[in-house]
Amino acid sequence: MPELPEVETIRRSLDRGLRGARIRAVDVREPRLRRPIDVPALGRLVGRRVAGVGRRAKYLVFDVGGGLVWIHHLGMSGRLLLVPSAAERGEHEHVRVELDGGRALAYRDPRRFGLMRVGRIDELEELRDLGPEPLDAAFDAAGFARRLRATRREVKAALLDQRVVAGIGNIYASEILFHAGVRPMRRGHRLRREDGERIAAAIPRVLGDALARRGTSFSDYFDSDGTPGGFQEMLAVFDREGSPCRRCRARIRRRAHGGRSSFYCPRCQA
DNA sequence: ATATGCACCTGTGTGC
DNA sequence: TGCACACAGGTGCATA
Repeated sequence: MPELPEVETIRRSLDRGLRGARIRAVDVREPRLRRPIDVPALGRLVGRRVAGVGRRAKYLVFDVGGGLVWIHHLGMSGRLLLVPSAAERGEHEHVRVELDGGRALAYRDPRRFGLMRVGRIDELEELRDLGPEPLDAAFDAAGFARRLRATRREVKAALLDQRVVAGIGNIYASEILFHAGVRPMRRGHRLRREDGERIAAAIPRVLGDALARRGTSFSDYFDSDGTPGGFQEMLAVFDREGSPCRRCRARIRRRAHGGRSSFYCPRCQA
């Protein structure tokens, strides 16, 4: 479900809501995620305080002090909601983290593609090979463009590769390529210098715009206090097959590839 | 290095 | 109405 703008929106509200909270208990009802939850390891959280909530790529990183973190990836369908402890368990609520003050963090994930893991931050291999953060001031656009033009892969595949750049998923990959005027199936090594530069420039612009609107909500993404995002109204191509391009009125095309869909405008994107 | 297929799951929408 | 199928915001592995 969530890509960088959605995860960052969730991070901000969780950081506000959880900072300083003490973890009273961790109740795992269903450990069988795609990678099973190590229940005893989660027990290390009990009694600690949340010092802050950070983010790396699409991972939320809960700092619980003493060098220990808890990382949480929401996969396709995961949600984290702050609820009163007394609230009934929702459907597909696999974990509930009980906090002081009568509150709890509920993790719901129908498809169970998410990941929840506790460890020292430098021991977590999930975070090891991730590429640069595109919304960091230090994002090296020129370096990224160089790297993009050095691969023979399709640019869409490269944008989705978290080792190349962190946080982009299927929606924003299509949107970024529309704004850069490049078709998703173009090969990196065949891009002109300007193409690479336009893609590199579009990445922080599109992700930043989406973040400013608190992400994209279709049916089931909401942040931790239940607010939907607003970027779906701004989507130029994603999920708009057959609809007129907002810029030139040509019909938006869809192309399935490796089980995923790309959307593009045949006239605006070369 | 890259591509492809599949696996992990449930829910929803579509067409018959 | 039921049924079959396609598809969904993500990742990881096995095999070429």
